[in-house]
Amino acid sequence: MVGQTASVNEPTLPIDLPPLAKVDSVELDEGDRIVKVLIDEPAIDRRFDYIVPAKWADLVQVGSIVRVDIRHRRVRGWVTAVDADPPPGVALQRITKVTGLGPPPGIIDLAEWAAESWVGRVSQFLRTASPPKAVDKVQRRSKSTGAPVVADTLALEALSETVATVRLPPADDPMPFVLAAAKRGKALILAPNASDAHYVAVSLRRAGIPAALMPGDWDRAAGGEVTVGTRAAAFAPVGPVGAVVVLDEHDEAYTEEAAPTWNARDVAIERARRDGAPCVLISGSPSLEALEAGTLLVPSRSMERAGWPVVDVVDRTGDDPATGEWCSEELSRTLASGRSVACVINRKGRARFPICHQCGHVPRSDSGSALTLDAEELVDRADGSRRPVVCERCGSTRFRRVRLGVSGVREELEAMARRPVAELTKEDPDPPSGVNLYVGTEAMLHRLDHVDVVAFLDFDQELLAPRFRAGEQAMALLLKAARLVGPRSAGGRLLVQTRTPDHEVLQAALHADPARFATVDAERRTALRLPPFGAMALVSGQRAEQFMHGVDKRQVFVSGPDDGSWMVTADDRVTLTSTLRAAPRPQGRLRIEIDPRRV
DNA sequence: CGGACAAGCTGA
DNA sequence: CAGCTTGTCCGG
Repeated sequence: MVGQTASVNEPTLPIDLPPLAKVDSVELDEGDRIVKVLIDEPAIDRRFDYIVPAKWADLVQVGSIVRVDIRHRRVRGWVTAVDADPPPGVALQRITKVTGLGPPPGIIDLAEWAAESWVGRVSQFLRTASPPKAVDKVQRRSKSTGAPVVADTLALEALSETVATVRLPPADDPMPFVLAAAKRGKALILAPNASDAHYVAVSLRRAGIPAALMPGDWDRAAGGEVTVGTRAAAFAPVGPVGAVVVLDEHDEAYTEEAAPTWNARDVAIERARRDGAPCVLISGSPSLEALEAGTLLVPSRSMERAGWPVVDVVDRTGDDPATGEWCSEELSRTLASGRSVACVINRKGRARFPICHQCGHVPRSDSGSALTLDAEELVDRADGSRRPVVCERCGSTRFRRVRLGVSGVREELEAMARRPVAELTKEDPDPPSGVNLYVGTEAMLHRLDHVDVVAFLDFDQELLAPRFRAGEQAMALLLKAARLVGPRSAGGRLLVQTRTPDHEVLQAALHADPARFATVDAERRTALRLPPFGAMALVSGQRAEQFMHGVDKRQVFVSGPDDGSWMVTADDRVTLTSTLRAAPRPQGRLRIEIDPRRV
């Protein structure tokens, strides 16, 4: 089986090996020990036995990172067992170096569980669990200088559950939950991004609680400090954990994009379970996975409402997207108010208009709106008038269609609001000070600290994208925006332009009641047996066909290939992953994506 | 029948 | 992964 020593070779084999390897390895000296080493080479993914020379015997323990030779190559590996039985008839070699400390035994077990759960290799998870730089000893800090008394009743209630799912409105501070968890000692706190993790670590330290911030403070986490970090910190060496808290549990950043596509929230739940510690999942709109995993705790209706901004759902039904008309009356009034506004455009936006291929000129009607390109003519949708496809500025006859784009909107916005507007996408430099109007893609929401209003110019693409997670992704976007603008009491406001004002996501935000969305989403996913009510995997890559050939189809349903990838579904995760693990895995490019995001 | 190249196997 | 073995196909 996986994880065990491979079948033994015939004793005749070593005769052909180079004499050097034989001379160096066969004899065990006094004090030498034999260990099993998992090679850090995903393609190998096996354990081999090596000799630890007596001089290093005290240094080496389960989890230690060592260097070993395999087939005349020097590679990294993790010790997964000490004092192993030497396999008969195999010439053992000595490890060449003890690099330092690595993941403790409990984390190696967890890595094995994760490798099973997401059909990956153990070594991939042990990489995640290992310190970024060699560590030769753990750091044990002084005890906390008196953790504050936690009075938050919801936090205390959450920690009395095995798994609690807390629906915490976006403007509420999650620190009471973090502090209550920290009080139990050896707590693990996960945040979706580095700046949130940093904020939590700093807040803990201000409260007199030493906190290790991963990945840099690996040695301090190993020493048992309260540990804070992003996705990878799910494998931090702290433990056995006293409590686990996952902040913004719904955030997609917890899912690794590269295969194995593991999810840190799921690892956190399993970790807490193994150590018998409470696990608290916090979100403004808990994922269906979290609702399945834990007991739901919600604040009072009035408290929840107070923690959301005012939401304006602006019905754009009847407006023609082809005219490039992107600004509603409501938005126009908001812009005129002088408050700081972030306008979010998604690049997938449907509003398209023609632009001269040569000079970039946008042909417009007398009323100022963009013309549309209809077969051989430019058409004014307002009065139906037509003109030939010729650029009035440069004479070119070639046009291309462009989407409602960040730059175009910025220009129009600037003219309309009569103040400077900053473009803020992932690549743009920080905006100059004094600017309080922004246009950008959703990446902008990660870059701003605060604005008064976030306006989504065309939210329908988010809502209506043909992906089963489109709704929860749209909800996540609204939550992020809600954070940015703050609670309604502080003037926080979201403005959402849409043609589907009755959509359950918008209704949930409007009423500050995420259950309105969750209930509908759960019904739909139950009916379609979508995660978490069924299990799904996407298999792709050059060797996918060969791999799929070897998959036992009795307990899973296979469809495809569709665009080079196969969809495998099953009633539950364990059936799915054990079936996929049982299939022979060909060497070469193969991606197995458990619980795919886009689909 | 043998040589060239691809695919498969294995590692302590 | 990378080196080595085994398998396959085709030209001489």
